[in-house]
Amino acid sequence: MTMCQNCDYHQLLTHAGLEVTAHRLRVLEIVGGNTGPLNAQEIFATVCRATPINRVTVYRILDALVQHGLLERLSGGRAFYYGLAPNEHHQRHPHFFCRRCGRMDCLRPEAIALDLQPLARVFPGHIENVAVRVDGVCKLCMDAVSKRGRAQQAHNPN
Amino acid sequence: MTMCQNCDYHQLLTHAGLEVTAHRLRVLEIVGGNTGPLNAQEIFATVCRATPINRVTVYRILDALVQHGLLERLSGGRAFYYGLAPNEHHQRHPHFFCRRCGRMDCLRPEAIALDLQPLARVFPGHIENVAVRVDGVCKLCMDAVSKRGRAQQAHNPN
DNA sequence: AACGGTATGCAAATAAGTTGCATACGCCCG
DNA sequence: CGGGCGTATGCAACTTATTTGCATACCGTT
Ligand SMILES: [Mn+2]
Ligand SMILES: [Mn+2]
Ligand SMILES: [Zn+2]
Ligand SMILES: [Zn+2]
Repeated sequence: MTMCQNCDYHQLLTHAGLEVTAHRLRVLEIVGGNTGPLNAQEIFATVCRATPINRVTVYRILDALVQHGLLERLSGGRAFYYGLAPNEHHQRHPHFFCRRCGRMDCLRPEAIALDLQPLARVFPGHIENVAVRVDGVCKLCMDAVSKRGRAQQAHNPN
Repeated sequence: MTMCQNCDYHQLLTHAGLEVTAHRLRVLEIVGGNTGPLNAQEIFATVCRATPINRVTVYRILDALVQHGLLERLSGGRAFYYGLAPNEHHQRHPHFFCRRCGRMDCLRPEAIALDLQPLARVFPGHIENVAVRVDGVCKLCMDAVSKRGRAQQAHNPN
């Protein structure tokens, strides 16, 4: 559900005070057009399929977009994942991270109800973000595993 | 609140079917005795102060303890943090990660109420864990920043 | 004491992200 | 249009966190 028809990426960039470049537009389109958050490697590979780009440029673009509030940075496994930041069109929502394949999916906002009030009232520091991450094995991986299990069983029946 | 008087680490290891070694006991004591989760580097350094140990051994011990359910692995910044896994004495709870100093703190379990039912009912994959992580700047860092700010202001009053 | 299985150490490799510096590009001025 | 300025990009090298392969040491059992 990260996909967004309502976002004009060009306008998002200028409105954030960022120069509009082909690379930046491309990164925004890729992240915004995907059904779930992507990591830098995936974004790099996707841009590369059409236009050559340096890895470092991807990292720098992602940093800039996060800094300016266009993307949100999520942790999954040992890498960061990037999705469109919550805004008027996109409600903040939790994510699912598959430990097996490393894919990250967006969950519906109401999937996990969460009440921040008790914390916000007493916490002494400065709260910038609250993330809910569900870890496990996605359906695709589960199917793959059980299929492989059956194949092995048929081939080598103990 | 990770600290635990009720846990006999020696017994936890044997009960999990793991050989009891000095290194493993030490790692468990360090993690269990700290007020919040620690990353591999911090654990390594702490063990080292008393006994020489190889960095890789720390990683392998942490993996084993997580595999066998004695520790939980949390993501914070670009590293993993380790705390005692929830059990009969330790209720699962959210954590706070300070972006500035990298310290991770445990929050009270009721700090964030969260209802998993809606998700568990419809999610097609296998859910292994749900983590709530609050990011921001801890009180210590806030104080340090505002102190530095005042100092600069006094020295260079624009 | 010999044996088989873990645990540990050491070196090297990998994965993800960062930094320094040089060049290229976009945009404004005259 | 051409020069100048500031940001964006590329490239190489570096850092940090973690993993892997292989050899050795240790442990509990026979
Ligand atoms: Mn999302
Ligand atoms: Mn904790
Ligand atoms: Zn999967
Ligand atoms: Zn801090």
